[in-house]
Amino acid sequence: MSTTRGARARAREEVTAAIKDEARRQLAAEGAAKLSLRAVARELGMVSSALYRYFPSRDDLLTALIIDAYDSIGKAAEQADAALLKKAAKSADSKAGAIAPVRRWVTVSEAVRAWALAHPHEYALIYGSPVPGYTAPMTTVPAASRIGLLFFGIVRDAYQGRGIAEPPLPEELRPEAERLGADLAPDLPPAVVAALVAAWAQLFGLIGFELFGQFNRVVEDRATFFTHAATQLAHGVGLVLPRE
Amino acid sequence: MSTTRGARARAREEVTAAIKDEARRQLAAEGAAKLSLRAVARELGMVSSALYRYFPSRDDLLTALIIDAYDSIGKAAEQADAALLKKAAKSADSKAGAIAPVRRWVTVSEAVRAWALAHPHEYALIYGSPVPGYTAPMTTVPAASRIGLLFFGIVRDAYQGRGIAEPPLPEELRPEAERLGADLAPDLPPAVVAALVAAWAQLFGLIGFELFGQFNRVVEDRATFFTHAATQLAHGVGLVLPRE
DNA sequence: CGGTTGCGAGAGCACTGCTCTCGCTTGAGA
DNA sequence: TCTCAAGCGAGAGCAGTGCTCTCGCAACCG
Repeated sequence: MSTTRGARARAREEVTAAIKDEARRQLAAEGAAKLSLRAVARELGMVSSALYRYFPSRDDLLTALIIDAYDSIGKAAEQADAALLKKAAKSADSKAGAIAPVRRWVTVSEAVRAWALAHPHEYALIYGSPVPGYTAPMTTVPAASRIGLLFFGIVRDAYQGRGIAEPPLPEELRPEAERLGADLAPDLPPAVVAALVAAWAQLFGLIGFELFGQFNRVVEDRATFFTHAATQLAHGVGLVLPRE
Repeated sequence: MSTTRGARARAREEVTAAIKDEARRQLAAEGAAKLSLRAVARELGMVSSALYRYFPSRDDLLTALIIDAYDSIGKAAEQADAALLKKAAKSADSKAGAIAPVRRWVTVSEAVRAWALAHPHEYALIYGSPVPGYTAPMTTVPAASRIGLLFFGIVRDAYQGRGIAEPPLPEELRPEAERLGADLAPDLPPAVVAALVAAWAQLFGLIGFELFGQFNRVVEDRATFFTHAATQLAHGVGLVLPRE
């Protein structure tokens, strides 16, 4: 087991976690630009050079935080979906145990937005402009995919259930849509996959504009506005209206 | 006139412009994070402290670059629209001199995307995460509004021309949509204004995802993909299909 | 012409990421 | 059980940063 892996290895994990925690604190407080290795070390009562035993550079620390942030937002989205499904399974208002796909889509979208509003600097880290000399390492890919996969799951369930209204697909886009479909979801119509990818990006456009201040002095009731826009996006990928 | 305003004032403007030019060069080459006042001064053959006669802080220099970037992207979008209108006015394939609103919308969208691809770091500066301790000054507002105003102009022309297909507006969103409409475009139906604002944000979501690497290993033929998505956004705000 | 003002140069402060060396401690193999 | 390499923290140090302050020189205005 991992408990008997020696005190050394355990201490290393604890220190690594403490560094990440303190770094995350500074990130949340001041933003990625002001995250300072020396300040983290100072707060932890160690000297700055010791920190390099755990992270070879500041960018590596940031990369670790990026992966954690992707995991955190992905987990929040998945939990919102699971809670909705669980609630629907218990209550009697669900027909044959199936919940309206649009409602799942909107619920997950709102969970993503809520996480972003609660962790603005971490959101900026993963969905804003790449911070350092960038080139996000391959390591981040699986964690970054979780939200996309979740949306694919919702659309797939709808497709295999009551079916979806296939969006239009102009001839020029067909090759790319088929390539996308083959790569991401061979069981779904290419038009749906293409529309889903577009909706995915557009969703984060809405969140980014709200978070980064583009909606200041423009949109006031942002929650309602977002819910409506997310609903429209769901319709755009072919999810039909809820019956309720 | 401004030419006789004294050699002093003229020299000041020249130096200010030279600083911004060099700063923009470094921004384009390395990104906002690596923009260094000292490096700018060094490149210009002056000492770093002299630079503070022109910009009171690094953030003020960045703010100046932000305003310039907003103006630049806004100008690019306006020119693309003007060129399209001019071309249509000359050629005979336009009915009554009116060009399909969808085509204007898509052309402007593509111009915005092209500017973003050509100036990724400047785009990140204005539409990515706010860089320093942020709080974008009021000064940037007018320059930032140009693209939004342009889209409003396109929709307004369509509305006053052959009309537009009013998007759905659920009851919950009505108050916010009416507030938006009163603020931004009292002559347009509130449902259209709300849809336009959402489409505006979603458009930049598409561009941001492409630019910041979220589409890596996902979307290949990004130009075609974007054109289709932009077209769908135009439909979403009620612009009808082109007849051609 | 004299005095105010704008401006460049230089030194300096506090901070950053990062490297290197020096000892102490730990833990696995002989 | 002893040994010795590996892991680790401390400290000094380098090159770079944003920014401040003071000092002279030059240009401009009355």
